[in-house]
Amino acid sequence: MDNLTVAEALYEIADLLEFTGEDPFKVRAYRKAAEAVGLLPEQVADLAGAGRLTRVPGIGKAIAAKIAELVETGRIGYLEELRQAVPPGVLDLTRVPGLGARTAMLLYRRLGVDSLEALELAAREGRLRDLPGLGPRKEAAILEAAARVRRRPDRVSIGVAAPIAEAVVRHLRSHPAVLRAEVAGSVRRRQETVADIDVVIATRDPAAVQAHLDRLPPLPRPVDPVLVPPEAFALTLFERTGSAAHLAELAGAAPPAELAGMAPPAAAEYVRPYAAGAADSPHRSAQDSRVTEESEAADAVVYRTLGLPYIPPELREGGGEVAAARAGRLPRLITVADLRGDLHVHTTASDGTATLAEMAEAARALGHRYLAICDHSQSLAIARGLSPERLRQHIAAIRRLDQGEGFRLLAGAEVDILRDGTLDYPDELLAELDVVVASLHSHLGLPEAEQTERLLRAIHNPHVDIIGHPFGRVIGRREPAALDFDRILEACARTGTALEISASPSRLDLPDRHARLAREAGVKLVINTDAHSVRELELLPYGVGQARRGWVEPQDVINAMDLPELLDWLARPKG
DNA sequence: GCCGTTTTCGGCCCGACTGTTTTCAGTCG
Repeated sequence: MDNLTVAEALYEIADLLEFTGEDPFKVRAYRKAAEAVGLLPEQVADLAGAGRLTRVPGIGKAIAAKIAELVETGRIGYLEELRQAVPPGVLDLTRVPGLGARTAMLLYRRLGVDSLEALELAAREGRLRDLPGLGPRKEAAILEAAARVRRRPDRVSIGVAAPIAEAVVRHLRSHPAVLRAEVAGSVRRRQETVADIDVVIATRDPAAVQAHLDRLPPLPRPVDPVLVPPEAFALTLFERTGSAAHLAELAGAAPPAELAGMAPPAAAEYVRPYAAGAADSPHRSAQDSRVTEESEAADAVVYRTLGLPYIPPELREGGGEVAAARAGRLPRLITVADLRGDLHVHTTASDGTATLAEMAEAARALGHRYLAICDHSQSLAIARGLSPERLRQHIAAIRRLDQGEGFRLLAGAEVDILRDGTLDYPDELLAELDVVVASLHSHLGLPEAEQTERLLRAIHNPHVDIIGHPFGRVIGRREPAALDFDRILEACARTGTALEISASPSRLDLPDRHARLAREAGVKLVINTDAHSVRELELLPYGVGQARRGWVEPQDVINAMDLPELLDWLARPKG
């Protein structure tokens, strides 16, 4: 029994306990235990066998007993009881914003509501308003939100889909009958959310590969595999990568006969054996990565056939990329290898899970040349935001630790933008910092005029270097703040303030469209992880994907600068 | 449910917002 299975069972108990109205701290205890199991370097089954489970912080007697039960019998009685008490449809109800676990259970117990459809019906018939704590307005809000959720296509973040896609492709490549396997579709284009996972497979033995596919464990996402003979691989990968708009743009630009009559090139051109791990080497220079990017793309030959330069998947959205390719004006897209550091991470000083020293060491091990520690400011109490005194101590600790050769620790803060647009620390304290990231965390529902003025005020603060996750959106959960983005860009360009592209897959904020507008307006960008743990430092590629979709080049991005250049930029006088 | 202890209970990150109240509960982040 692997740790992930155990962690999932504990997470499920926590989720279900929320519905049965248990003490929130008990729920949290299960979540923490699940998290601890997930991060455990050794096998939890071994610990259970040795009776050493309770030595793991977060696991006490009760949870240890449940883990032992799971390891021995493959089930947890307590979990199965909980499942009986809370039908799956009731869990679904909380996808409706504004409707939490308590209300979901109330609806189930009093009205028998056990699905989104039943919820909508009950709301439409006016049966919600008479329940305690609800009323006509809440009923109307739920009806509207439920309809919206039901209409919303079932999509997941690229952060969920991409690792699954890569695992599926790895699984496929382990089979001798698979000559090539590549991810296609929206995952390959690095769209921020995806509905399903397209995979293209070259094989001479489709039956054997299909049998291999059938042995995949159940996946949280539908996988859509296409099996083709090797000579059709390139064209199929190209077509399945899309997007539809890109293919249409190409069809409009290329003589149709040329596309239709494209001869299947010799199989030898596409079927290249995989050099194990060659594509994943972390020690590749930026120059190399741009060269290999094209040579590794099986569908590059399609563009060659059309007489076009290679168009990277992230650009294939029908946003003028074909015209740009014909004019020789495709951007030299930024790559992960271009990035020199991360300018927005948290530590245990506020709401991170790793210490300052651990984050610094992990960043250095990743090959970063610099790392800016930006913990939360005082107003964000939930995240243990730092008071001015604590921030001064934190700065001192950062300075003490900043000793290493070839690696710089920068003292920063993620400072809350208050409701009126002023910042959460006084200017003289901000002046002591190397990097100031200013972010919206509250009052995200202000009207556009007010929200825009608020952000403009922060941008004009002479100490602010970066606006963190500018729209404050959380994909699929929280709508972006209403902003007049043209005015934001104008102010950023004038003051030399950078906009962040948060690499956190739940944010990816700026969105691709806005990143492109920013770059066209000459506004600097920065790709940060906003990491709250060592593991999250590795999320940069998601931000890079988003930046590439925004046509972003290395010179647009301040953390693609070497340290001396970055320090110069940070020291710039703000206009 | 876990943890730590000035041990066997009491705290565990907390404030804003909303719609429902008539002093608060639920939700969210």
